[in-house]
Amino acid sequence: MQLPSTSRSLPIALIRAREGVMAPIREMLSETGITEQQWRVLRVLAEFGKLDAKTLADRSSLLFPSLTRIAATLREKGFVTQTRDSKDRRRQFIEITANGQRIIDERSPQAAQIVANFQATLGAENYETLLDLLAMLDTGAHD
Amino acid sequence: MQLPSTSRSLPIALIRAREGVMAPIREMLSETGITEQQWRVLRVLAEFGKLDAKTLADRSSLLFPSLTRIAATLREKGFVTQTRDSKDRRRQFIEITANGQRIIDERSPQAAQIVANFQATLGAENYETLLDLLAMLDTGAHD
DNA sequence: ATCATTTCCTTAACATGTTAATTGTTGCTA
DNA sequence: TAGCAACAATTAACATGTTAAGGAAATGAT
Repeated sequence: MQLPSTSRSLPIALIRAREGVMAPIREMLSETGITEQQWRVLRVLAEFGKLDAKTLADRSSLLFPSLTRIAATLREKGFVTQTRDSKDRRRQFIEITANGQRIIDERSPQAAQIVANFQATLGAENYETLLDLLAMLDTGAHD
Repeated sequence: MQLPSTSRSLPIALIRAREGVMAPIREMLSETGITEQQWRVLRVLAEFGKLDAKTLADRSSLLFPSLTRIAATLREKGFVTQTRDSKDRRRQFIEITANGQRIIDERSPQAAQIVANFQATLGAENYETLLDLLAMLDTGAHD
């Protein structure tokens, strides 16, 4: 059994694809002063509403220590609020603010355009195939 | 134009797929004391031989500042050597050492087994399709 | 009730990602 | 040849990834 050439390595291909996809998104976000991960958290909050930190981390595909820092940053910027659960005081709820929602609303069209460009590049059918194949590699998605 | 649900977001799907693929590889590497990126650099050096830093960064899919730090770490561990180009003293050449090669030789079978498992999960045909689609997203690959 | 365990979250430590500024070297050119 | 643009590499600064340790609160067993 032998390793494939690095040019056909799955981990490297995933990194490069991600880089290709994220480059225009990062460029778009640079005007807003928030990072890719902060954008991801805001998007999840905009989609699902108030969430406890654990669920938020899971749906944002972030490790918990990362989320702790990102939530602190977003709170300082006034884009989210954090409140303790009165029933279980270990828990925190995180919610997007009006200012946070404004970021999402203002930039969503551009983000959607970027996604549409990639869909067009691959073709709609290939695009769906790709998402399905990627999901098969996500071993944590058994739910 | 609207953003897809985060569950069908291409960037998030790429992150999760990468996480799924890398988890067993990281586990394997944890026994060796080197990181995923250090492993990647050693693999490229093992495949292509002595390389200048720029080419090495490119083939390892690393940004230059990252490579600077990783090369320093690998040099301290005795897995690579760095030499200046006598003709152009700005340039550095980086080469794998016998100890570095030993890491590759010892762990390649396990790494290949992990890759083979993912190939089996997806099926050989899907696996090739996936690599092709990922390559189409890599906008930096026009060479 | 008490204590060990579990759970949620934070903090710490180190490595990498990312962008920008800086240093040293080469090459060009006026 | 003096000066400037271009290039290779490093360093800096900040954010995130990753693993481990720690603290506070809830849970469960005895």
